[in-house]
Amino acid sequence: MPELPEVETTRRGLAPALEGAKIIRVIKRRDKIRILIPDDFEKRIEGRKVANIKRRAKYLQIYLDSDDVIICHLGMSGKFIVKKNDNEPFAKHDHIIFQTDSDDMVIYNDPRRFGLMTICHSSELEQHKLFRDMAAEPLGNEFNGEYLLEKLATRKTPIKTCLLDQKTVVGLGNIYVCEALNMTKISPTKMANEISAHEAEELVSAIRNILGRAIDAGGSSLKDFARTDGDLGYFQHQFAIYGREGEACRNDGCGGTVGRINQGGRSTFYCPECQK
DNA sequence: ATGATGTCCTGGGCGC
DNA sequence: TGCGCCCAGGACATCA
Repeated sequence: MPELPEVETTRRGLAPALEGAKIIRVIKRRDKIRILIPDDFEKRIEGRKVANIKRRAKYLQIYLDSDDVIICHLGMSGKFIVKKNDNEPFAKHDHIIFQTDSDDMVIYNDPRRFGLMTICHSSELEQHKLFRDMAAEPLGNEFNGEYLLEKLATRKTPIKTCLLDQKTVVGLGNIYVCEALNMTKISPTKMANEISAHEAEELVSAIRNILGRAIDAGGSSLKDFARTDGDLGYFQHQFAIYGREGEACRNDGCGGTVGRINQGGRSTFYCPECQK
């Protein structure tokens, strides 16, 4: 379940194979992942050089020298594999393949097909419907206590649900929201509009801290991205609360037991003892 | 307008 | 062992 750190790690892993390379061939093995891949997708990419790769929220943006931008979301189970062309048959769920002039194969593999791949002109990117309503980047300067507090002030929904909303802040998924709430000892069921200015500041710090550490951890695994089949493991991070139902809460001196509730059809892991 | 719910999809884990 | 059931979840669509 790629959240911001995994997407950022993927961006850094793809850069050496793609930036500056010419994409000589695009193979589309199905017309649709989560949404339709445009009919002219291959035509707009083949023969173009990759200028650079950026990330916005959980999206990758691959800029081409034609000023077109490939937009990619990994969904739940999407990943990129980089390897030299070995003429092996494609694996199950290899949906889209980019072949470069250095004979690299950059393969998008996504078993659950919750991912997305499309293309648009760079001049239309900001107003693209995927991006236009997005909130600030959690690691950018715009995101601070004041910003978050203002976003939360009008929301009559649990803070857990609100932090998952990409209109509040982008890049967070179920795991990192649970972690941030546990770190700040805030109950996931507390209403967003009841979060104090102090709590908002604490949340911002926690979110920056946990995302930063996860990106660092991903960076240390980058060598694996280029090695062997280039498959990047997403689940190497150590989480304090996520998936630890029944275990002791790891917050200092807490002594509580990790519980699990359902919010909006998603599991929330939290400590009923210290998260108030 | 906002919040709540449904939807897409497959693999893995579990119970019987 | 094998079958069927349920769960995981990002973000959009749709409904109230």
